[in-house]
Amino acid sequence: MTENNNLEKLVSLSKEKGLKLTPQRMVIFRILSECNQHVTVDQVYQRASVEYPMLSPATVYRNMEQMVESDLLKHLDLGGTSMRYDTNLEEHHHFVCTECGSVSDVYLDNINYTLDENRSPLGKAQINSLDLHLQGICGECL
Amino acid sequence: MTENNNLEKLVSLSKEKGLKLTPQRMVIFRILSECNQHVTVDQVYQRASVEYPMLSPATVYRNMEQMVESDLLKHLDLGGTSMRYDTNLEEHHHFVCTECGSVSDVYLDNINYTLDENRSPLGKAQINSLDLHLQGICGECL
DNA sequence: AACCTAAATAAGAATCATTTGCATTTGCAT
DNA sequence: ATGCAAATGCAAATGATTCTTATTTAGGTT
Repeated sequence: MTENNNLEKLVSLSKEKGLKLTPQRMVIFRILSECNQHVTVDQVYQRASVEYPMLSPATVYRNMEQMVESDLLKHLDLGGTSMRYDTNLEEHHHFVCTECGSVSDVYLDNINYTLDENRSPLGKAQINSLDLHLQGICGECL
Repeated sequence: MTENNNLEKLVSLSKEKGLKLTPQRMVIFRILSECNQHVTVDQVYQRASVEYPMLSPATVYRNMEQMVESDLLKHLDLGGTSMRYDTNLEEHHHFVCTECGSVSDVYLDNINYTLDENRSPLGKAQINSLDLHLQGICGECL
């Protein structure tokens, strides 16, 4: 169901942007819809190359970057050594366990904060987005 | 004044941890106290190698990592291609301009948020720190 | 069904930040 | 002055990502 919707998304996007529905792209796309959020290119490549052995890593890199440009995927900076991608497009935040490195999504009902204006030289800057990055110890590790 | 304090910090730290006060380390340390926050290793290396031409980049990498371990410096993940380091050890947050990439420090008077518990699978995780990452357009760019 | 062309691919080389191994040097405690 | 652990320089290694290039292919057009 969700996967079909996603596939349609890919199909219509292909027409819009003149992209082609290659088997590689479809495998990558399907794997993304199956696996957890917060994946690296390499994780996707590992899985995809089982099904499509001649697949090249560069193809996975290119496709996933393209999907970011097409809003099928979001960059997710968790500070590790390689870029992560988030398939969850809803506005949300992250909690990272400092013990095991696991990542949990965090949804906020609301947030508000007041700046210390004197020490925060923002001037009349316009704030467009806010990312909350929580760290701590997850339930498992406690 | 601040620099002297810092130097003392380095000296006492050296004794504590059995580190040596090499000229390289002192140059790197002084440059860090002079230059802006949010520096990369390479920026420090560029400046330092003017004063100390035979300096090796590896030495700068090693020293700055050591300073992180000794709490003289903090890692700062701004999503760029290379690691940044923050010489500001106070609790604070960051605003990044999406136009020019400039980074401003943000101090909070207070912050509070409520989680959407149902959708945030934190269980009884223990939250130890919170990082706020603001994005937008800075005063200059507006 | 054959044809065209822009887009996509595989493979490997190139790049860039960072780390590591190792032989040599150097603080600094004795 | 001596010894030794710590530090350094250098060059090679690593790892993630990007780029180049020759070849293939999807999908619209005859």
